[in-house]
Amino acid sequence: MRVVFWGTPRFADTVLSSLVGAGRDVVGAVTQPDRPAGRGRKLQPPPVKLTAEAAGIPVLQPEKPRGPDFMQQLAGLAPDISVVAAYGHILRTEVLELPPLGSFNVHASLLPELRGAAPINWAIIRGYDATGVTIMRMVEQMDAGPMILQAALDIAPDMTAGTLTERLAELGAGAVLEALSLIEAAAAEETPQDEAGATYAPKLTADDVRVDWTKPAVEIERWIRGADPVPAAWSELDELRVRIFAPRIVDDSADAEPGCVVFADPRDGLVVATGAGCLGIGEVQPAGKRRMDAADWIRGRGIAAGQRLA
RNA sequence: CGCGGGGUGGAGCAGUCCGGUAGCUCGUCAGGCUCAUAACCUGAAGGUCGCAGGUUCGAAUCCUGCCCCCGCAA
Repeated sequence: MRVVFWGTPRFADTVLSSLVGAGRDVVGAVTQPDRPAGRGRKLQPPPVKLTAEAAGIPVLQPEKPRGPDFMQQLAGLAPDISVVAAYGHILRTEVLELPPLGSFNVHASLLPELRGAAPINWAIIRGYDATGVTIMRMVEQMDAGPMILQAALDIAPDMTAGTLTERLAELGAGAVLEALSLIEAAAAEETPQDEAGATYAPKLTADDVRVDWTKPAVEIERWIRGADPVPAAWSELDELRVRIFAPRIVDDSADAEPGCVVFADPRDGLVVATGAGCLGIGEVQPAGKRRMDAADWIRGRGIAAGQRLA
């Protein structure tokens, strides 16, 4: 079975590596073009490209996955099936249906919940106890196709989007292999999604994750974990941005304005007042600095009670 | 040539504008106090001040070039 793989970031890379490791016949990898990432506008190849090249797999990097030239290249790979994992572009029906067996997506949620670009982040932010991955046949409407199989995973109370992504990528990689076997054996059952139960997980931007200290500590704690490491929850102290990580809910209910530092001590930690309850902050990353323990920040910058994050 | 912050003993920082033999809060090690301690007291070790040139009697500090880290933006 000739497989064309579509994907871009690390999550996709894990899936591709698994396909290669399992000896699947990956005849091509489609990924986003190298982008000017980082500061100096340097071109950065996507993770999938590096893995594909290392495995001797032909790489396609179309600006847009359509048009006669691209369709011809794709057809030239003579794929039986497409496997898509976080590619980053909507695929047209003609692209999805080019391989005889069709196109399948690994999505990081238990569909129909959390359709969209950021299912992992939102699963944490919304306080889900569990999430998972779904393998489904792709249709024109995003993340709405019939499902072949799902695998669930508990969300531990200390998980961040980063650690959850790693786990789901591994889970997804295994699920893809299983799904391919089923499809190959013509034993895959396709179950339609319950449209009424669909929820959405839109792309998360930095603007979305500025900490709103008037929210309850319980909610802020989830926002911070759900945004760690990308796009990273942040706040401002004296006009300077500070990213915030490693939150913990503190029982104290100090009557201070939301955002005020209740106390800051290298030993006892950094605690900030919220709309309901207090929130401990374990790690921070001030603009221009690297991520550090809150205790180091307190020592070096002299953070003290009474200062206010906004 | 996208904008900007930063590289100072193990950590986080001050000192740089107004050159003159390195400091703060911790950590580490040793000793002391204590029923005990992450607490307290005393002492010690530990730094080519990112790299390379230049100016100067003298450079962490001024000039030039380079390397690395990071925030914004994409």
